[in-house]
Amino acid sequence: MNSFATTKPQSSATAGVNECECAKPFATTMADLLDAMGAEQGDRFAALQLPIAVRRLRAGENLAHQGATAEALYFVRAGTFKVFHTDVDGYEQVLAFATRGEVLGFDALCMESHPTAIAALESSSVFVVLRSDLMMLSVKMPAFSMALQRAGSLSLARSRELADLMAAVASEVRLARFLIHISQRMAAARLSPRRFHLSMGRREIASLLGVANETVSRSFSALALAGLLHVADRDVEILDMEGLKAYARSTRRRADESLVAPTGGMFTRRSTPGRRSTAGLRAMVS
Amino acid sequence: MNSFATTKPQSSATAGVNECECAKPFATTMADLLDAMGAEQGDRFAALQLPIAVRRLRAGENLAHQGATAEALYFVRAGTFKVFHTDVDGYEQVLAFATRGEVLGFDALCMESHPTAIAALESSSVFVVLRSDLMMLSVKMPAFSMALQRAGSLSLARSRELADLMAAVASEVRLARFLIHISQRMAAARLSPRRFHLSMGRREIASLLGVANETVSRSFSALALAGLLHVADRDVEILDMEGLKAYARSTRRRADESLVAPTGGMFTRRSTPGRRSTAGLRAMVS
DNA sequence: CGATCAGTTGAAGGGTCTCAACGCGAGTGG
DNA sequence: CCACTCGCGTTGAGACCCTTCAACTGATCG
Repeated sequence: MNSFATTKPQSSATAGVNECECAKPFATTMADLLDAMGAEQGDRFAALQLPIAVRRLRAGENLAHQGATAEALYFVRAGTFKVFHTDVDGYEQVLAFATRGEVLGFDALCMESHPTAIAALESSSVFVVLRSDLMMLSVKMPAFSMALQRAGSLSLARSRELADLMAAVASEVRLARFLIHISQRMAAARLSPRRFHLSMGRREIASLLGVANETVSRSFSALALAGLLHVADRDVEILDMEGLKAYARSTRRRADESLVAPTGGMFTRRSTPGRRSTAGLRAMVS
Repeated sequence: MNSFATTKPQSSATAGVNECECAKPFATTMADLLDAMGAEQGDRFAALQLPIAVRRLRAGENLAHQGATAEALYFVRAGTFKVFHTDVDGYEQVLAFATRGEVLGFDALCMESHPTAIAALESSSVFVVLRSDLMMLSVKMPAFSMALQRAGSLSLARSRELADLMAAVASEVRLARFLIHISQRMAAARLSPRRFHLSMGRREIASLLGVANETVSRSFSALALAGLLHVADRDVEILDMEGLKAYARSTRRRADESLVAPTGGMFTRRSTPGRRSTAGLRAMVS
């Protein structure tokens, strides 16, 4: 009930089309494309006789298992998913959280089996495109092919943003960056970027950020103590967005190398070492 | 001269075709596809009149600048590239190293400008495909479309392997995993997986692994002291591959959650906390 | 109502960051 | 030709942040 993703206003297909008016004038996500095309009836797109089904999942349900043969590609229609990788030791490494418009299982296209597992974090639904239909769809529908390319590209760009998350040294900075990412996704989905409900647990956030789950708790408390956030379990309210962004900008000690020579040369160095404010948040609150 | 990547035996196109016999029976990389098709003459594929050019870069030269308008897609033909992101503070975060067969600039497909910069680490060459030609190529050549999808998929899979690298707590484990990745790439390229030359510096490795460059040096020394490696600047020889792999398997403290219920249920937990050997390499050498 | 689990907080220990110094090789200009 | 500079790589020492173990609270559920 309090989760944003389950209350997303995209119930009927006709309403979905009208919502796309001012979002991205040049780009359409695959979910929008399929939602607009299919007045889906009985989990089947009969309108254009496309071999695209809709599958609904409950919270905790797995969409794909790690190592399972990859038979289909999925596009998130509603809800939130986590992409993760389970080690031989049993440690679960979360690689990404996916929301509407993103493709799932794209990393399995270049191999036979899923390198990563996918699970729903809440009640969700996806479009299912069989791999065996992929070539036919690409040939018959250039728009599908382009949308698929863009979805894959977005997935890669998101994955690289993740590296930026984990690149920060301080755990509080990682969490701040993570929350800003969430906030920006919320804004893109026409939802409040200041107040939202996290559909994932502390442990999953910790895994994504590459820290211990206790550290995530402490970082939440620290950000709240600094007056940047208001945290109540999984409900987060950003009180000082500018302050949060400023804090998220803290980086590792600057590498001595920064600029590349304008033409053809080797790297040039600059000598200012720079130091990061190791005091961090504790300076803001005292 | 001592660099492997510049001595890769893929000089003529006809030889390149024969080399693909036993590698991947079902999949062809874009670089192989283009190399096999084009008896490239004058940096242009005149054979099939494809609008695909070849561009050569020297070490340190930039293929794309961060924030520049994305006009083309690139496929690595030879050499090594680094994909990186420069922070506002000037800190340079390395996101990936790319070798033959990988696509560059794929993450820019879903937007207008390059989110990441790309630079050559050594003398390299790429195939250049203009974005304006992408639709035409996809329609006229289904093989191109499929190869592009696979290249993007591979890029995403690699990016997620990176998250596995940075997920390890101990810096020595991160380096061990990194070296194993390099080794596996070498094997895929038909080169010695035990002895190779790193085309990137310590600082770039450190940035990729998310640690300080001094720590990378120390980790190299530690792995060498343990008898797993022999290191001479950028030349690495793996002495004990099994030992290295075993060591790379060390993970963060196991999350209590490990297995998902086979059907539809929530997560099940197991109570064995498990502890990682905090002694690490120091136990192996003493 | 006992059990289990998510989340929080505390305390101790260790690993990594940072600053610093050194050797070394390459490129440059005297 | 060689001193000089610059950057890379290595190693040492101290401070600090995070990990780990532990205990507690509150919520959910059978």
